[in-house]
Formats: sequence, C-alpha cells, structure tokens
Amino acid sequence: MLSPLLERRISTFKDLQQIHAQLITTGLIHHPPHLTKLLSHTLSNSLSYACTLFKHTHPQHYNTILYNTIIRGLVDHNSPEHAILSYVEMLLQELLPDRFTYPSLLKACAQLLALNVGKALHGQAVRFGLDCDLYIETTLITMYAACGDVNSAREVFDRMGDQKTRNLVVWTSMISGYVKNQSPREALALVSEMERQGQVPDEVTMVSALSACGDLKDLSCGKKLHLHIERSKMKVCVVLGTAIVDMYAKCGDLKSARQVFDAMHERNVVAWSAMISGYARNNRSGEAIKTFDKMVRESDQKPNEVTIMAVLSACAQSGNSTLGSWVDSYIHKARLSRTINLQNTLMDMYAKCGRIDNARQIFNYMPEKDIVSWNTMIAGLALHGLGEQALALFSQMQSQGVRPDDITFIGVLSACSHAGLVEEGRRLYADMTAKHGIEPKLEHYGCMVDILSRAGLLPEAEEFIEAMPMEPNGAAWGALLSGCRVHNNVEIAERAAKHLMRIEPNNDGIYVLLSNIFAGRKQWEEVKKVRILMHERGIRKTPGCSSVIVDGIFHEFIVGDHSHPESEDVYDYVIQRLRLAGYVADTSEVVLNIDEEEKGDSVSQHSEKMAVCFGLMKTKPGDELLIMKNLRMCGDCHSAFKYISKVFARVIVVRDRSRFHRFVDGSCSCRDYW
DNA sequence: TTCCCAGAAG
Repeated sequence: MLSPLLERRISTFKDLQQIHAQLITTGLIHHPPHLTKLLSHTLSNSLSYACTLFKHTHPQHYNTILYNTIIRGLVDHNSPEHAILSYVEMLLQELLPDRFTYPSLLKACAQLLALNVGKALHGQAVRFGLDCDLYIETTLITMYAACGDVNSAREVFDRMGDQKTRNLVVWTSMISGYVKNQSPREALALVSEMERQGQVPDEVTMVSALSACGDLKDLSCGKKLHLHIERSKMKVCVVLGTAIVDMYAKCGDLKSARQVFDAMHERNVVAWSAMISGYARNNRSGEAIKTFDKMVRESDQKPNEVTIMAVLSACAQSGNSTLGSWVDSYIHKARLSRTINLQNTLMDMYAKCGRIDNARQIFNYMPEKDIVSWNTMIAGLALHGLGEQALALFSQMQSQGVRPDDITFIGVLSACSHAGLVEEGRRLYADMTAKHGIEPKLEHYGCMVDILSRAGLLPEAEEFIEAMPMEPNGAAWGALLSGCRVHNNVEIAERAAKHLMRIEPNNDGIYVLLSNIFAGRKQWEEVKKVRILMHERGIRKTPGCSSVIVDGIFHEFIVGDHSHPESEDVYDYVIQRLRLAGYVADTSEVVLNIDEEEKGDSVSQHSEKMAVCFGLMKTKPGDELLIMKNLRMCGDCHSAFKYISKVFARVIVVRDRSRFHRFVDGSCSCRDYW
C-alpha cells in the first residue's frame, strides 16, 4: 500500500515540497516505492527538483526501478546525455538493468544520434537476454533508423517476424524508419505488406505513409490515403491533419492543403508552419506571407524558428524586404535564439531583396559560421555582380580552414559568370576537381557554359556541352542560347534551341529568345516561323511582370498594364526627358506577338518601365528605387534605366530573373555584361 | 515502457 499522501493530486511545485517534507517526517521516504512515486510526480513538474531528490536519496534505497524512473524522466526532458550517465552510474552501483531500462536508453541514443552507444546497448540487451522483448525491439528499430542505420533496423524487424510478434507499433516504427532515411518507396511497400499480413494501419501509421507520399510527390497515392482516413473515420488530430496538409503541399496541391488546414479543429505552430512553408516552397510567396500574417494576428500560436525561416524564404522570393526587416526585429522581440540557420536565412533574404550590405553585416557579425553561411554570402555577392568580393570571400574561407563543397563552387562560378571573369572561372573549375576532389555536377557544367557563352566563346561553350559526361540539362543549353542572343550567333542558337525544345518543350523562354535572335538579324521570316511553331504547340509567352516597393507597399505592373493611368503621363514625360539626354528606343528585341490582340508587347510598355515611372512619381527625389522583375530585363529597358539614373539622379536597383542590376549615374553595376 | 507533423545555401 502506498501512502495516501501520494494519491493526492499534485499540481504545484509547492505541493511537491510539502509532500516531500511529510514523507521525510513520516520516514516513508526510506520506502523505495514511495520514493519512486514521488520521483515520477516530481519529474512531471520539475526536472531539477527531481534530480536533487534523486541525488539526496540514500544509496541503500537505490534500485533498478528508481533508476528507470530517473532515466526515463531525463529522456523525456531532452537530457539524453544525463540519461546515459545515470545508466553508467546504475551499473557502477551493481544494479542490473531490466526490460524497462532499455527503451529509454535507446531513445536517448536516437536523440543523440549515437549509433555506437546504441549498438553497445543492443549488445548488452542480448547478453542480458532482453533482446526478445517487444518494447526493446521496437525502440531498437527506432534507434537504428534515427541514427541512419536503416539496415540494422530492418534486421531487428525481420528477426521479429520469425516469432510472429510484430504488432502495429512495430510495423509503424519500421515504416517511419524508412521515411526518416529517405526511402519513401520502401515505406509505402511496407504499408501494403502489413495490410497483406492482416495488420490494419492506424492514425500513427498514416502520418508516416502520408509523409512518404509527400517525399515522392505522389499525389494520387496521397489522395488515396486521405480518402482512406475519411472512410475509416480515423480521428484527425493536429498531427495527422498537419501530415495531410504537408502531403498536399509537397505534391503541389495547395488548394487541397488549404482546405484541410482550414477544416482543422486545432492548429499548432507546426500546422501553421507546414502551411506557410508549403506556399513558400511552391513559389506562392504572397499566400505564404498572408498566412503568416493571419497566424500572427488571429491565432494564439507564436511563430518559432521554423515558421520564421519559411516566411523569410517567402520574403526572399518576392523581394519583400519590408516584411523581412519586420521579421528580423520580431526575432529580437520574441527573443528567438539566433541560430546559425536562422542567420543564414536572414542573410539570404537580405541578399535576395537587394540589401547586400545588410547581408554582409549579418555575415561579418556571426559569432559562428557554417559552410552554408559562407555559401550563402558568396552566392549573394555573385547575384549582385560583385565577383571580386565573392572570390575574395572564397579565399578567406579557405584561409580559415573551411573546406569548400560543391555548392560553394556553384557560387564562385556564378560570380565569375556575372562579373565576366572568364580566366578565373576556368581556373576555379579546374581546381575544383584537381585540388578539392569535387566532381562537377550538372550545375557546375551549367555555370561554365554560362561563363563561356556570356564571354562570346560560343563554339567553345558548345564543345564543352558536347563533352559533358552526362546528358546536358536545359540550363546548359539555355545558357548557350542566351549567349547566342547577346553575341548574335544564329547557327549555334538554332542547334541549342533544338536541344532545348526536346528537353523543355513547354518552356516559352526558348521561343522568345530564338525569335529575338532572328529579329536581331532582321530575319523576319524566321521570326514568323517561330511564332507559328509556338502557336501550334499552344505555348504562350509568360507576361513580363514587375513590382516596385513604395513606402513598404508592393505595386505590381504587368506588361501593357493600364491600371495605373497616372503613371502613363509620367511615362511620357520621362521618355521625353530621356530623349533629350540622348536615349533612343532600341526595338531590335521585337518580342513576338502570339495573337494580334496582345498589343502590349512593345518595348515601350515593358512592365519595368511602368514600375520605374510609378516609383519616380511616388517617391521623394533622391530615394533609391527597388524593382523586381519576373523575366530578364531587355536591352532597351537596361539602356533606359541607365539614362533615368542619370537624368533623375536616382539609384535604381533591379532584380531580374538572373541577377541584380544597380543603376547609378548613367551606368549599371553589371557593366552591361549580363 | 514502444510508433507520428513543419525546416536553409544552388
């Protein structure tokens, strides 16, 4: 019989202290079951108090059950190291572990990703004859899978089969193990297998199965599972609901994801984060930001690091530095810890929002940097055409003993390409394999083709593609085709376009580029052929779309957009001023009209021109303008922007599809090399 | 005592 003292409801720390004192005065504290019960009550309230209580227990009262209790408590309170240490202490006291000891210990190993400790514990469990315990076997599977050794997990699972002891939880552990180890196909195969063997998956199994469908982007499989969940009337708790939302989002079906999200009875921070990052991942930054706004305003859930990273990536995508800075200050206010990941994401956001100086500041002040920090900063500088700075950082990184990886080289090579550093690019490319032992991937080949093509070394670029050891992708041929546009090479362009049309038949950009190349040479018949081909294949040109931020608010302009009539008057005025300064419209890039209705496709109505005029009109003289464009800037707009920066004495920053242009006093940071 | 949801650089 336990003391009635311990049957009382304990709800405060004070209750615990009182009971502890009473157990001492009554001497019941020396009775191990009382002590154990008190310890487990204490653990659910305060870990440190429980540890104190444990330490002050007289050694003669220590027993296996007491140790099991403290070990389990430590694991539940995320102190796996202390749990393992307590176990060692237990062995030193010559107390033997039992079948309740190992599940907690194995869980601790899973948390620590300590495969070797886990293996040692497995060995001990075998020696103690405990390895055939269902709970221990289940946690062995979980531990091995968490530590990345899915084969050992499977061995444990398979051995259990011989004894016909696999229950639902065991199946689920193995399925989730596959999902955690990027083996979604094996996970789904095991779900089918368990059903064949007469086990019925439950809510927990479904969570892992949905996650596997998301990883595979297998919408039809995911839908089947969702239907099964509805038909079998499973209870859709937050976790299962979030798993469904996440599955739809990963499969790109944001509409279904949102429907499920809206129908959830309860939404925690994970559910919100899944919805927000789902939008962000699918390039729906506007909706990601709206959802974040709703979370902050309408829910009682506080954004955490994951939420913040998702919303920052949405800010980066849309160039929304206003919200980005707000989030930056939110991190301060909410006292979120500035982890390396979080700072890397902030840095990326600032770089992609045109605020490279802010990015650099974060980078410089980071107390600790990882490879991602260096890569992000190098890529950011590359994006801004600051090739020399990017290469300087690359040297600095190596002198600090940080080994570059394959992504670092994508950054430095793209820095060379944006800054026209051909020889440096060649040298880096050669060093990558020779000195750093990194085999070039598709992305690196793409960068090299880009470097050579932009520099006008088109035959060499073409040979480079032909010599690739793998099938070249669209990016490689696309870089060559863009180079052909800049350097007016029809022959190579036609070959590149042919390959591109095979690889990316629905990419409208190919047709537009090719047509521009023909137009540049006044080969109107060929332009017409491209137009017809495009029409036949049902491909429509993506409309140019630009936005300008005025007082923190986004204003969007689509090519030929007349929704801001006042900016048209300003437009005429601006062009007049530019003409006086010597600007002549360059119409060589006649963009093909798919049908005659699309009259908006003349250079004069390009979205970036309309956006800049709106910006000039709505901001104070001298204010810097930031313009974001979904496509690449055309030559005429580039030239017009140079004039505008001089005539109106404005700094204009443009983020186009591939990089930043900074126009100051009649010239551009890209030095007309883009 | 065992199983489950969100996550960065290209």
